[in-house]
This record gives sequence, structure tokens and C-alpha cells, in this order.
Amino acid sequence: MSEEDKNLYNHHGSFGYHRQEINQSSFPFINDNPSIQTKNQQGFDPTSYMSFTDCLHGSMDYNALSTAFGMSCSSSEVISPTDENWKNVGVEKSSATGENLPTPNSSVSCSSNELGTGEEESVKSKKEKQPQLCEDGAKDQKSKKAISNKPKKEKRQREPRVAFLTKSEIDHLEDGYRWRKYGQKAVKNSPYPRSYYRCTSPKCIVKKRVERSFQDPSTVITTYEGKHNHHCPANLRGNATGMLPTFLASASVGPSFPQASLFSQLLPTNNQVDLNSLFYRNLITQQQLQLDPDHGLLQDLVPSFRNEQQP
DNA sequence: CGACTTTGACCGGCGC
DNA sequence: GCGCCGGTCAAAGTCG
Repeated sequence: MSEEDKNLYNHHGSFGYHRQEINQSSFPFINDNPSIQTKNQQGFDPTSYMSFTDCLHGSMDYNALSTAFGMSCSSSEVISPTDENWKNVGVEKSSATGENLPTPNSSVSCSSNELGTGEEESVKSKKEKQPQLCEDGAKDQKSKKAISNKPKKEKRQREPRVAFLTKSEIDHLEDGYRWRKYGQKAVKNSPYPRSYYRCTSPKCIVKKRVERSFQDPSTVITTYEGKHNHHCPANLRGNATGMLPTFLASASVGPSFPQASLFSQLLPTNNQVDLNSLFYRNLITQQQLQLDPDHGLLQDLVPSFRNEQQP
């Protein structure tokens, strides 16, 4: 590790153990119904929201998500699905366009297909192609290359990804699920490293990447890939706040939202809090931030939002 | 001792 | 073909 990296670690102070113990689950997604968006701007209506699971099952498209988050729910940002946008957060175009998204009619078969030919297959084939290494216990890395000279496997398919921008000093935002860090890479043109996490639940292949924005260091970019096939561990242990409204706790399966945990972290555990107004206040703040010309990040990442602002 | 992080190396896709 | 780079692996180390 370089000195620079060490400084980064010290500076952010969040690369230690991250055992997720948050007591709530997924954050709701905004419905793509325009009337609901309007309603959201005027008054918060929890019943109008859908779960992230629904989203990943294809109940809504990413364009709708982008519009919804860009225009009326800025607390969580779904990066607009244009090439450059997704490149900025490392999300591939094929996923961003929603082409590979499972449709409502194919949620079961498609997801299993994707999982089977995607990550699991990738990992499986990787492990299978190195049996000699395991037997020998040899650490000859060179031999790996020789062993890898096998017939080419099918092009790997990726799970749909959704990225969120979050204003936070904390890099790894708690979201109710337990994650195991399996890698960290320096990001080109950025002093901040990117961390790779996998869900610790058996057979759950959900991954997330966490990186701090180079342009706005106060912003954390969290990219979720895949969907959980289990309930949120935090849900099973009960709700610490004891009063999270259903719109924050309704979706117990599916990638969850760091913003939701931010809210829970903000909440005093024993006091009554109007979470709706708290959430709405956050929206206002974030929207103001987006419109600030000095804040180029979101506009860079979400040009479609900017375009809509500047017809 | 299990769960987890750290970190250098490897793999594969992609652009030139 | 080569090099770059994102993503992943896995051994070693750390922690409770």
C-alpha cells in the first residue's frame, strides 16, 4: 500500500470492519407515475412508493427512475442511463439501458438465468480451472495463466446495476445487509479508492461498489449489482427505531438504500420524529445542491437532469 | 476459531 | 498483439 493510500485510509477512517447492523431495510423507489411525482413534491405519500425489488424486477425502467430521482427524489440519485453517466460510476451501458433487465414476466427465469450464467458461473469456472493449484498448494501464480488456457467461456452477463449518490462522510453506508469486502482498487484519475463488497448471505450474489466522488469528495457513489434472495438481516432482528414508517421498511428483499440508513442514523432512538418531513427536508437540500452551478458533479453525472432543467 | 479486511496478483474485456 | 484497466481471487493478517 502506498503512503498516499494510507493517508486516504486515515482520512476517511472507514475501511475498518463494516458489520452491518442497521435495523431497517430497503428504501422505497419512486413510482414513475407523473402524478405521484407531483404529489411527492407537494406532500409525501408513502403509499406511492415501490420497493427497489420491484424496480429490479422490471416494474419500472431506468429512465423513469432517473427522472424520478433527478426531479423529485434527490436524496437518492439513480444515475441517468447515458453512456457517459454510467461510465463515470462504472456502470455498463447494457445494464443502464435496461436491456438486460428482467421483465415482470420473466423475473424468475431471467434472474436465475442471469445468475447462472453470470457471476456464479464466472466464479465457478474460475475455481474449476485451478484444481492443480489447490492440490499442490503451490502459489505459483504463473501456472494460473497456463491452466487458464481453456475453451473460451460465454461472455459474462452482468446484473443490472443501480448507482446512488449520497452526501456522507462515511464511505460505506449501512443499509441493513451484511457485506464482506473482497477487493479495493485505486480509481483512475481519482485519489479515492473503490471498494468492492459482496453480500455475506449464502447464495446471495449481490455486490456493491463504494467509491467517493473525485469531483465532490463529500459524495459517496454506491453501485448495487443484483438483487438479494433473502430478507434483510436487520429486519429479522427487529427495528431499533421502532417507528420507521412502512415506506422505509416495506421492502425487505432487494438491494437496499444507504439513504435509508442515513435516516435511521439521524433518528434518535427514543424520540418521536416526523420522518416524512425529515426526508422531505433532505430532498429540498439536495435539490438546491443540484441547482448550484458550483456543484458540477451531479450535472456531470446526470446531464439528462440538467438538460431537463435547461430546455 | 470464525468472520472479516487487506493487498498483490491474476483474468478478461476493450481500445489502439 | 499489446497495454491499460476494472473486477476478482486468495493468502495472510486482524479482530473479537
